[in-house]
Amino acid sequence: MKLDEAKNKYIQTWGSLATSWGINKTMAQVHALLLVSIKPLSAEGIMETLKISRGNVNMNVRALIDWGIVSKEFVVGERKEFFVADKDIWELFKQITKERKKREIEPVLKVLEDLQKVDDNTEDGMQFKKVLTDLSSVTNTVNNILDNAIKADEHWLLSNFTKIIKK
Amino acid sequence: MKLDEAKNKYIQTWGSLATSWGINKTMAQVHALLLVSIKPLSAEGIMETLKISRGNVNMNVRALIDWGIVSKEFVVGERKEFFVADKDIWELFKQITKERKKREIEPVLKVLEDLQKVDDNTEDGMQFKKVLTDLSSVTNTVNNILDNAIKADEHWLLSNFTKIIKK
DNA sequence: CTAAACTTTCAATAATTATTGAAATAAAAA
DNA sequence: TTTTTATTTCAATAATTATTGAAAGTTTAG
Repeated sequence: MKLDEAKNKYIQTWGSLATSWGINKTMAQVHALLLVSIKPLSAEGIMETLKISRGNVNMNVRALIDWGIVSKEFVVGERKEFFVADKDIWELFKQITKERKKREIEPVLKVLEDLQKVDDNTEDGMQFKKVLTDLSSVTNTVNNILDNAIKADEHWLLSNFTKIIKK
Repeated sequence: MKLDEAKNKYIQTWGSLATSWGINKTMAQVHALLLVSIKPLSAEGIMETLKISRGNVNMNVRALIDWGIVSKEFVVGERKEFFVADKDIWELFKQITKERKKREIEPVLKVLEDLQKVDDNTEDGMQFKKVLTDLSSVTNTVNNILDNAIKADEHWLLSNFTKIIKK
């Protein structure tokens, strides 16, 4: 396989996988493109490579910047903005985890807490509260594990995790 | 807050949260309904409560059964099928993790492995391979952690995890 | 200041994904 | 067997989500 072909396949595949994670295709493709690009790219560069509109590039690049996985870079003698993706993949994972935790976990905890206020002492009510408590408990566990992963160092995390599990 | 109101809010909220996780709204609502229902529900029961069509109920109940988080139940003297959700939330979490791992992680590993075949020893090619290796490494780490979580017991997992992190 | 270069916004439209409902299929009762 | 009851399928349609492209807004250079 040729390099360009491989890079292209990576960009395309990333885009299609992303849709099954609730992440927009173009956002994933733009990130993939920047990740495998040797030099910073301008909006034009992205438009031409991915064959998408200016507006689309702008929106998705902003989203990537908001997620903290892409940043602006200035190129001497150029007026326009250029963009780069952070090449540290562990950092990337931590940022994505942080964002998904915010989108997927935190709202759940909020709702569950609110629902606990239900005032009903029938058997049915008790059973419902049990479900809520169990949901909170599991969600909190996951939340704590993610919090720790966000703080951890990759190799340290994996080796310790494996060690503890194998005990 | 009244019990019915709370249950309803739970069902609605779960549906809308699910869409931000790449899970279809109705599927999440049907699951939520079954989870807080004291008795098994038939397709009719689900249709009436959620005000959705028979076809929609059928498709989403099948999907929940495929995910292993809902099962059929027979009610004496009734010809139609009834459905229940497993009330063990930790089991639920493990099943969901297993499914999401299959959808979100495993295809990534496959693609990355395939792309490693790229034949290019320029500096650019090497940098690309480095990115692929790093992506594989992180993805494998996550995959292993999830595998272990799927096997683990809730309290044991959390307490050990917290312990190791605090060290 | 004005003009040119570049970025952002957002209404219109396209593409994707979910839902309906009725017809086809299947299973149980009469 | 035939009839009744229940389930599944899937083309048509609705709802949602993403994308375009042109106009408005911003910034920098002259």
